[in-house]
Amino acid sequence: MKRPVPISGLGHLRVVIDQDVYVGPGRADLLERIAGMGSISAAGKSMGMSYKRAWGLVQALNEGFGAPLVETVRGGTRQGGARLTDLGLAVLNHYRAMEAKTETAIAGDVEALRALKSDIAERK
Amino acid sequence: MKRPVPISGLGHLRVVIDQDVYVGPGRADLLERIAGMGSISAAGKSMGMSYKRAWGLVQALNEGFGAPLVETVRGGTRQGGARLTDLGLAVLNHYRAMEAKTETAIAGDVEALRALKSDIAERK
DNA sequence: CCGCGATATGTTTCGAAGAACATATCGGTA
DNA sequence: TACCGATATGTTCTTCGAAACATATCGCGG
Repeated sequence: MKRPVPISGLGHLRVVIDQDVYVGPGRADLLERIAGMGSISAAGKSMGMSYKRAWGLVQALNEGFGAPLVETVRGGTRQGGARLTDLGLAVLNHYRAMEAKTETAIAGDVEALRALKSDIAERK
Repeated sequence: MKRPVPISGLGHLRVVIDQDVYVGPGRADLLERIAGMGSISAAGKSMGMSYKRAWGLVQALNEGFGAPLVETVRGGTRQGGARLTDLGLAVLNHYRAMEAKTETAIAGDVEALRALKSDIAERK
């Protein structure tokens, strides 16, 4: 696998809740896609990962928090699926909020660093 | 290898300058220690990594920026050593600044998340 | 001119993380 | 009741990165 996908943003934020669990860009994206698609496997595939890997990440979150962020259903009318619990939604929303706040907070410094680098590139 | 840098902070920030280079907690710490100890190997050892690994990180930064963040000397009166260039110092300072800004920006949300989790823990 | 301490690199070994493959289970529907 | 799609989970195979080990170089000081 390759590096954490450097999305279009300025940085990657990993929020450490405690020793058992954290939330980073990948986990947040996965939660978001599960919420949107109603399926762990579909969400995982859309991010280029196997069902097993996606499922493992969900487990890590559920166990880490001590309560499910994702609820799953097997069988049933829609042949199973998954959706976010209130907790899962809360975690996702907090993460997105922190991401946004961070981006604004560091925008100036990032700009300065990028300027430093392009000065170097031009000079050569 | 064990993943999370157990810092005391709220989160880990990785700042993506561009596709070639980024600065994260580990690289920043390494730069700081090089500045303080005047040696790549000493700085690396103090962080529990091999000289080779430390040297590799320095290379990645130097190459990524297109100019050295760390200057090295072989032999000489002090039997070689390393120190930060102005660029290296600038990068380090910017990173620390961004770290601080981020911590203040997200403190509230982190607190909320931790509260959510301890509510769960108590309830069981 | 040899040794020391630090940088600079190559080679090999090892382990962990993920991918790939294989089942098992569930519970509706046809 | 056979089937389907999705969850759930175990096992094996690959791959990639780091660790470990091994040199080579540098340049002053003794």
